[in-house]
Amino acid sequence: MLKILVVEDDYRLREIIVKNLEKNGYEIIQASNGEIGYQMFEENYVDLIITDIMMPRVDGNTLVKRVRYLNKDIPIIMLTALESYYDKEKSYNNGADDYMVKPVNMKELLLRIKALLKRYKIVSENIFDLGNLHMDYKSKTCLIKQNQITLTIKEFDLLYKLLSSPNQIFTREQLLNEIWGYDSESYERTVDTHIKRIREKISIKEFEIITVRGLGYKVVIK
Amino acid sequence: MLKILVVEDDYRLREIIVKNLEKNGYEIIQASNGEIGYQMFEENYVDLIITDIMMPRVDGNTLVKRVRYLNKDIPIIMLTALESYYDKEKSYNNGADDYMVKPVNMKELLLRIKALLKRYKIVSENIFDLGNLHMDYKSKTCLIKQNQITLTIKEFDLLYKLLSSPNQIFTREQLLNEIWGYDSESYERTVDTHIKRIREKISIKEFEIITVRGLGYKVVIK
DNA sequence: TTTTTTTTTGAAAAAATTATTAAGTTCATA
DNA sequence: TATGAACTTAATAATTTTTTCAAAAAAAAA
Repeated sequence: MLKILVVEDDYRLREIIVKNLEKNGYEIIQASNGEIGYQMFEENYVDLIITDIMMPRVDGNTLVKRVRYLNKDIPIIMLTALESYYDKEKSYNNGADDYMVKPVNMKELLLRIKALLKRYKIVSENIFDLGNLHMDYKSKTCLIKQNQITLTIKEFDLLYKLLSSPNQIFTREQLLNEIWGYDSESYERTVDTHIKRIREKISIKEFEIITVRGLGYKVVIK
Repeated sequence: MLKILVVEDDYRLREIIVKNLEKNGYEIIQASNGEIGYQMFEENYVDLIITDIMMPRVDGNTLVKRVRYLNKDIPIIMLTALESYYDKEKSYNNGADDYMVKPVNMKELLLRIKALLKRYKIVSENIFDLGNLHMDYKSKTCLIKQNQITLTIKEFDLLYKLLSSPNQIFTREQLLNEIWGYDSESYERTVDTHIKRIREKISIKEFEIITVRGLGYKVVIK
């Protein structure tokens, strides 16, 4: 479940936002000013932040600055009563991703959250869809045109990994580390064998596993 | 240099946008409706799209849909005269990343472009763009007019090296050192053979590999 | 123009890398 | 603990890339 931190001093507005987000399946933690907000941010894993700008003690811009200072690359949406160009500019420059003027339209907020999460590739479902191919990470299910393809766990993870960053070249070492584990001491050619099996089992028009000689493998979406 | 496609039927507005973006160091290609826009998108490597919604022939939403259908995950900003909730929702749902109401504030547009490019991590490092040629060092991909050109690693690295310092003359020895490695003991003529293969594979108007007799090779941008 | 030097080219050998096969090992589970 | 599926390893086959070489071509010098 995706966790959103809502930082807003106006209690009523915060309630509205929180309720709506919860209704839409997000887990919420909340704070009434930037100071508490930052504290909660530090103590919790958070997927996205929604914060007001003008707040007592620590304001929204400062909060954003602090978060970015930690090099945390998570989506941030700023809310404000002021529609001044100056504010907008300041927020974007600080590292905010989106900027919404109050009163907040909840439907729009939800859309923006979705868009941001998607952009940041924080997909809640761990589902990969591409044309006729459907992969569900949780249940390790792979369907092609609704037909179940039986992949072993290693095969599944390997393919899922490659697919989730198309075009990126993965070296055998990288794959061994990320799928077999960093402590794994497997033979590099093991990867080849698994690639071969995946290729045997899945041969569809949507993508292809390309061998990049001398480097590794990558998936290309066609 | 980052390339932006601007699709807008209002000639005057388009001019303003194009001029401003060019002044800010972007390379621009433009179209007056979604149909031409899509065509240009197909023929060029593009980093970001700015498109009007209401346009003759093919509108902005259709353009976005088509682009996303190709699974192209590039940032798209939509412009519109209407600030209707319906439009906004439709645009976001279609896969647009940002939405701006006319009249366009250029400063704001520039900020949004920056934010989106950053978000998409389209940072110009390790990417070489020159007209129809696009090279991505990380994925060792070489595209000409969106068509994949298959280069071997040595060919890729060699070309990338030459291109990244146009006009600079590289001696064979230098190239052997920098690409083959300082411990390499290869024959100097090996470089020639690779140059030959690159020339065979890539012959476009944008650049040329020039032989500098007695010295080595250099790339000249045309 | 002729000679010399250098580069280009094509082809083949050599080297490097990957794909495939098959056998062996591990591991969960009945 | 016997079984079968999953995984690993190792050897060999196949493929691709890289290198080398020498003849042809081109450019520069005499």
